Amino acid sequence: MADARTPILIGPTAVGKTAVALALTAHWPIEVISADSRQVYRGLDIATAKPAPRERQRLTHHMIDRIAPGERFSAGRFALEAADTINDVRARGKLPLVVGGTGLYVKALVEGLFHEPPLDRPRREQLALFTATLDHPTLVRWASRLDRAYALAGGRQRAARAIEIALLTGRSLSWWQRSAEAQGVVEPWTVRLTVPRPVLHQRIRIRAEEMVRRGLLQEVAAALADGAPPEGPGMDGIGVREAVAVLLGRLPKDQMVEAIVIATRQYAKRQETWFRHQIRGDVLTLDATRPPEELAATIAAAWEQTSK
RNA sequence: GGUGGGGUGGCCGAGUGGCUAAUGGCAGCAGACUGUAAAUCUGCCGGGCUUUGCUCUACGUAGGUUCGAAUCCUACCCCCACCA
Repeated sequence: MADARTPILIGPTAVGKTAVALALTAHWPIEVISADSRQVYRGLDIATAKPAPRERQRLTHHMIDRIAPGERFSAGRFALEAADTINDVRARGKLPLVVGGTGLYVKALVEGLFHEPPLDRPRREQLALFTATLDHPTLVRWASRLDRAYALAGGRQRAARAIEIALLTGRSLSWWQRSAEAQGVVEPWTVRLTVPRPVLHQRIRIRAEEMVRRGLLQEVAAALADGAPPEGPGMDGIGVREAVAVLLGRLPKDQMVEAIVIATRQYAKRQETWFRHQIRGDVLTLDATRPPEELAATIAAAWEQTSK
């Protein structure tokens, strides 16, 4: 228990991370720190495939249901709050297990982002409104002009971010990245779950169909009736936006499942790419076709083996 | 049975004699990404190879015209619409 390492469980949607986490309770006194950019939002439980109440009763999950739909969240905020939570859990003598599909959140926690200076809220929003009107090449041109060392990577969102940082702080994004480097807050011990692509696709289909059966449309309709902005942060998750489109009459209802399946597949693929390339250090990769109990046993054994 | 329209790469869909392995889109695959990340972008995408090039097979099927055809002609098969 004196182990300073924090186990981290990553993998694409629908590989079965939750099941493995639950199975790990047989080996470790864990509490889960969810690194999931959609599950931090309250409501939309079905759409974001949150662990069921029963499962949450068996295994405490943190960083879920933290903010209201429409509110803005960020990787930086996640890292800060997750770090606090991890310390808390440890202080109570439990082992924090980071479980997540949001690669950037895990990275923020493990490697740290740069220390962002305070940004003037209104000016930032104004600027965001402006950059939203620019096309991708224009954004990149601006970003490169404002940041000589701007790496031609990422998309328009990253370019907009570079512009925002430069204009609001007077320093370029790459300057901040160089000069305000942050340290990670945990010592990671990473397990990556993966599954052959055809199996993943099958699991995704099953999950999407079940989601609809369990009342996705009603759930999203209720959220909208509750005042959640149909386009705002938290409402742009896969499943939610398709349901919104159906409710608004923009998507035939009988095409919803297929649309969700495809979007989920594409997302899962991006996650796999991220996990394959963006995780530094050792990663224990396991084929999650095996049953969760077996995987949990393997993970616990590997942890023991590497513990000293 | 008649008349008209149509059959193009995994799917949708342009193309109507050479510049076409065939515009686009979708799906798929690979990749990038330090504060919106379930986001935002990039590349590849008929097969094979010694892969900035070469080669084989391709536009319903079989023939034909032509130096040259997905594109023109003939026959046949199938689909759709309307008429009987």
